Amino acid sequence: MAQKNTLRYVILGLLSKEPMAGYDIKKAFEGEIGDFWYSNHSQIYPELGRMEQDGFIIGHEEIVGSKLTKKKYTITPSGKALVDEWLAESLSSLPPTRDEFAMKVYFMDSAEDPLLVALFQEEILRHEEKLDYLQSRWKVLFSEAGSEQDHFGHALILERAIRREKDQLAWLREAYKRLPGKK
Amino acid sequence: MAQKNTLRYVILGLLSKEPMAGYDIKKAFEGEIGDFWYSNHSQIYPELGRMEQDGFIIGHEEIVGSKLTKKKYTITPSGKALVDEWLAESLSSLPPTRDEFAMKVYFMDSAEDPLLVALFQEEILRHEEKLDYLQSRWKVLFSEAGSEQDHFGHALILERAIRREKDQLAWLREAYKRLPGKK
DNA sequence: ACTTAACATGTAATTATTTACATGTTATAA
DNA sequence: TTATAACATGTAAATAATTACATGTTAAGT
Repeated sequence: MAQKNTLRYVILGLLSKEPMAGYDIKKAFEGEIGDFWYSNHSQIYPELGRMEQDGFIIGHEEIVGSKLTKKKYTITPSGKALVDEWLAESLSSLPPTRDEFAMKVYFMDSAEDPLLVALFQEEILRHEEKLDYLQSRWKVLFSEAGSEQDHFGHALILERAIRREKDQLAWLREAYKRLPGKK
Repeated sequence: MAQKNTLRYVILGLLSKEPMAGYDIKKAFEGEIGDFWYSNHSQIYPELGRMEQDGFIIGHEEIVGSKLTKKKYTITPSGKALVDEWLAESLSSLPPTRDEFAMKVYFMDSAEDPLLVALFQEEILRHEEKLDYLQSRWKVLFSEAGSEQDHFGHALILERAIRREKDQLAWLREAYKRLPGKK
């Protein structure tokens, strides 16, 4: 069975909103949608090349400044059709969870293990930082009233990510208090 | 920089509890700890081979029945040292999130898109099924009183997984009700 | 007796992802 | 003016993960 290649659909989804260059897509993965999808530029550029070969997008070089070229890609009708197909078809099966924190807890079966306390502290810090970041993103994007309606989908998934971090933190703090090894 | 290879530590963690064969590890990934880590047998067997080469484990063939051989691996002191090192060192940086559901929502920016309702219904069903499964696991493992103390770490992470699904479902249902496209 | 599922172990091929290599431009701040 | 960060695009090499190929045993049900 052929592979999923969700990256292809994600890039096409972005290009269905507006033409973008590889670098713009990279930037989107580092900011805007970085909490939901990510790829390195070394995966993006070749994928753009393949999609142009396949006729889903067309690239046109633009000159920025005096020499620097920026290759913007525009989605074609067949590309648009492909995104729509993807959006309509059911979700692919969940990728297996790989949770290093959970595995460490699992192996520290002794409950009195002092490492367990440190592990929880680290995980809590991690989620606190992520939550802070996501909440600052919300402020930047949707602080003005009404801006949520303009970007309904974006607001929805950011809300979900924030909620996820909050819930996760709540559990971590609660479980942390119950640790017997806690000083 | 060298790669992470967390699979190695996970396998060593399992072998630090008791000797196991590749097949037993595969079964653990399909049941017991499948909600926290997974690898295909085609990744497990070669990794076991490499770890034996590196002196972290030692394999010994056992004969099951009359002909069938089962190669059980025992952890060596250097293997034990490696797991302990991993348990003590801080968590590796979070792998990037790749959330197909979120991306689809993001691209369905229109809020009235009828596909959005179907998407949420599918995602809700998915999480309901997972929650059911996890709760049945809890019953099987920890229904008898006191059994939680024997497997502290296991109980803790299973609790976390259940909590995660519950919270996620709560948000999904809440957001679903707010969808304008909902009939 | 026969079929099927589960036990058991491997390798090969492909795809996905990360890290490193490689090169050049442009804006900004010291 | 000069260093530095950000812009911009690629390729190569390595690792990680999935899917497919390949083979044989044993228990349990029909």
